[in-house]
Amino acid sequence: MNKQSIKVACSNCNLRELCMPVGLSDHDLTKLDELVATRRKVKRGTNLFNNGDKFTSLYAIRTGFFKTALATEDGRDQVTGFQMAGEIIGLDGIVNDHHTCDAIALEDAEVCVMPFDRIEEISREVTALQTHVHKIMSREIVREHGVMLLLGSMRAEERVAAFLLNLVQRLHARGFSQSELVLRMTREEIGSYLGLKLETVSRTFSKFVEEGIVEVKQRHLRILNTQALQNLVNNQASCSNG
Amino acid sequence: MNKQSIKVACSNCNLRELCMPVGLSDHDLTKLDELVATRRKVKRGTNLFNNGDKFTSLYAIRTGFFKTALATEDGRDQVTGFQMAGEIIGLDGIVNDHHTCDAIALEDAEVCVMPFDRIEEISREVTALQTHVHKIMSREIVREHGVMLLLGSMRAEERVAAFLLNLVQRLHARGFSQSELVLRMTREEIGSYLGLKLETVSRTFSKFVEEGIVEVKQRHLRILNTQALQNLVNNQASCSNG
DNA sequence: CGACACCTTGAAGAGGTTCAAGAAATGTGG
DNA sequence: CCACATTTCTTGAACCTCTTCAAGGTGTCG
Repeated sequence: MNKQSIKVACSNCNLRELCMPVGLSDHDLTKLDELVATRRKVKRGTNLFNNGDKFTSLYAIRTGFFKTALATEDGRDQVTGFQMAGEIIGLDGIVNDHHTCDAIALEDAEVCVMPFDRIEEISREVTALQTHVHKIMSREIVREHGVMLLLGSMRAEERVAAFLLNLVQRLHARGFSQSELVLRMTREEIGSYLGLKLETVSRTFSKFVEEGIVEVKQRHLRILNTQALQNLVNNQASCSNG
Repeated sequence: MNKQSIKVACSNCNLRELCMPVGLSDHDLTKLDELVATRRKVKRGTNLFNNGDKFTSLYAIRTGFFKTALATEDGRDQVTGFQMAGEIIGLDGIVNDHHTCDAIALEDAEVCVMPFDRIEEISREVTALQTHVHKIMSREIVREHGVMLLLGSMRAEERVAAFLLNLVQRLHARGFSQSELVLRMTREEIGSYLGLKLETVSRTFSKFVEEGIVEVKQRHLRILNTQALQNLVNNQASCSNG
């Protein structure tokens, strides 16, 4: 078990504005500090939770990078998302009291464990938290709508372009570069998420390199022409620069 | 405007067990009756809400059949779901206070309008409602995971089979036949939902008919071999009967 | 340094799309 | 209530995108 008990508090966490409501009174902040039971470290390659596990808590990612994936008995496999610092995982477990997907750390990670009964309890008292929880769930629904659009109507190049833009945008919101990123996942995992085979992902990267849109060195990727990617996603004629 | 003001109550609604928590005390039930502000009729082909509309309420479908769809400026279009009696729509609007998809009635419909601020208010007092709202949102997230699996990893026949089974299962839960159904949507709308072209949907139906798995007469559909559909979805060798 | 996982690239093939034409159903107005 | 316009559905043929299969290269970790 990769569990550690450390007394922690949201009130002095530098990620608070990413995963918690802002503008709280001191009084409410104090209550919020009862939210996180413990922190838990998750080694790269190990699971935070598994399909079938009893649902008890939501997890706020402090550091590291996760994927969530469905694996069916008949061998189908689908990555349903990639999650990074400040994002919440575990929402799938609420409806049936057990998880319906796996959450796997793609690099050494640490999460804040938030027992869900405690979330519900504090939500009843702190309106801002109640609203926040609703927004987090709604955001996930909207995100998945976007993935459905991608999977249902985009060609391979468009999917990869949308994927890269989304990733770099989220990283930028966390203070990283707008143009450089390190892919924490394999081509196969990208492919699974995008409904493509790993070879197609690889070929698409190569094509983007040929066209001068990105530089790729293994998992290190630099975007040279954001606008070109944007145009692909927006179904528009190419544009020399942006 | 297709709006009508009728004083209504959940406590004597025959759909209550579909859209509301069960096993409430009389006291809680009374509070719940403040949830639905009005009912609203939506004519076939008209929108309950549009992308960009201010978000105010969730809607519980009383009668009729809806689709939700994304339409992007560049002409992409994606049906994100089909909804029937007892199901809740509008969850996409919570996160940004405006809707991010269209909800369109595929047949004359009636919905219960539940102002979201009222939902949040009553949720703070009636724990069962709080839990219920969380479960509804989580259920939607899990449903979308399933759609991602479908769009990301299934072939056309498998998608259509999964679609039919899902539809008939939900209808059956509402007291309709396990084998007969009327499709309220066009082939194009089915295709959009499944990430296929309408011709592919039509061809797949024809193939199922040839194989004796279903009967199709326009939008009237009868499933003759549920097991065959199940086997397709489960990636298994065909089975003569079930 | 060797084993293993991951990535790239090529060639052939399959599944789904596109384009096109016609049939069937539905709705509308006279 | 019927004729006509419109929408929806089916089917065929050619095409294209992505997949499959295969081989070799690169990077990483014990």
